[in-house]
Amino acid sequence: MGSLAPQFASVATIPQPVSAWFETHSPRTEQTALNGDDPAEAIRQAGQNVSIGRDESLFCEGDPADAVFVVDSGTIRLSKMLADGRRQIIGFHEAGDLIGLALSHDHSYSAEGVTSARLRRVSRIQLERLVEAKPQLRLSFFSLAARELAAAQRQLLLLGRKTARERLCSFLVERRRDGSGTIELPMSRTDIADYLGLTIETVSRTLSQLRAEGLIRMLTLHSLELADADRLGDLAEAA
Amino acid sequence: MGSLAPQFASVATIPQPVSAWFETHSPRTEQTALNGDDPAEAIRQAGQNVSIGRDESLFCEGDPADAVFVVDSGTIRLSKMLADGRRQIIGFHEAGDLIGLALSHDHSYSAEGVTSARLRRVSRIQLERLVEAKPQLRLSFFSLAARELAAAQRQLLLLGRKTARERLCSFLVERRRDGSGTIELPMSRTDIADYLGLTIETVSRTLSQLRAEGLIRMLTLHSLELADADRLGDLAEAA
DNA sequence: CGCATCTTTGAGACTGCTCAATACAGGTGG
DNA sequence: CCACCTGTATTGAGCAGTCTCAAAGATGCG
Repeated sequence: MGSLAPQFASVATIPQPVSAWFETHSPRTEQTALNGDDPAEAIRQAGQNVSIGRDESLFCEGDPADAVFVVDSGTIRLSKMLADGRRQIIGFHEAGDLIGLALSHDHSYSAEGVTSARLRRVSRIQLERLVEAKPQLRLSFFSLAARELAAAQRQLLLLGRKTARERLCSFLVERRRDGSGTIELPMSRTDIADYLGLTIETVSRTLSQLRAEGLIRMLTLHSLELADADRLGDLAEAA
Repeated sequence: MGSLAPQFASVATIPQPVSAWFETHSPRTEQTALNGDDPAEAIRQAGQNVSIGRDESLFCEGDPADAVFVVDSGTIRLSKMLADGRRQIIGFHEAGDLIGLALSHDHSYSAEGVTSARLRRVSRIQLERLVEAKPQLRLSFFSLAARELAAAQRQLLLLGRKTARERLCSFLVERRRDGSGTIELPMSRTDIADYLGLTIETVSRTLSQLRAEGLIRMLTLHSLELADADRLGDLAEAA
């Protein structure tokens, strides 16, 4: 029983404490993270290469969900649209992230390349075989869905209750991958706006304001540096 | 007209096609839905009774997630708060819905009674035993998480991109449980506002406006009738 | 019946949006 | 290598939808 759980840390880039559900007391160890139970890794190994270009579509809302993908390189955006063209981006997925693991027969969102990207594709039939061979993958998939659900719920709080300034700060903090203060923003301002429920102008103005206050430094259009990460973190969560 | 009678309305109140993941071609049969694999039903049977009153807390954001619950009667709200008190309601859960199935060690949201409510409680340890006895429950839990994820993503579109009017229409359509046009709203206007990312005044004004236009009829403060459900559905999704 | 609470309605303010013009960047061809 | 050209980003001015603050009207409970 004491066997430690988190064999799944690399399943998604969301940097959260990972624990196998109901193994309540398992501490997290980095070493166990890369074994064969990692569903994204298993799919990556079994999959076929797929390449898509910038702004090219991987699949659309309503298409039959007959395969899943793991991102190898590049950035993919998932989005939903209203009839008149208003768009909400659900998330950005990058190397190691899994896309398209849906319950229903059709995709409930579209997937497009923010940059050109390479992915690995596994059909649902192959996926079924994989799961039969490694039943423990089922738990991993639940774990994956639960983590994405928690992320979506954090985004509900952001979209429902945070100001433009708080949304930008939250976004920058969320995108901090490594310990350094350098942030890559491969997506356009329009993509950022559609992710944060704002307009492109408000995104631009707010970034300029944060820059003027010395909280961030723009390196290029698509990368910046957090000058005061702590204060930015405070601004992300409070008034 | 096939037998609509959703006998498995108890799995979750979200009225969506249910399908086992990767069983791509499995037709939906009403019969298979009520067997022992229904996770909510399994937990309901194994659980202990819990009662909470109106506005009473079941658990709080940050509390150790050491049990799951199934709602027997009443309505529960799940919510997240910012430091200064701004609140976002994640969802309303009613009879048959499962609450608290979390990956992490701590709950990422609070749960409180909208009305007084009865629930069944199962500890994580009991839950683990249940799953060992019925491994097929694992798939059901994934299916449940996936459905909640899809619902959360629809709400992201609502909060990020819809107008107040569209949000109210979406909410009313979403709450239509049966075929009839009668809608129960057990929650306060404040709860509705915190679910839709609006203020109580905007909720009230918008409902008055829909009433003035003859789209809805107020029966009491907490129940109303859809006078033109089709048009309301259109307003929910378009400009 | 009276009081506390919730809801509705009104008036004015403010955040973020729309429309418009300018600046910048990155790729292309001379 | 640089000038050009197109798409993207920034900045500005005015506007609109939603919020805030305030008061009056319902509702329901003791």
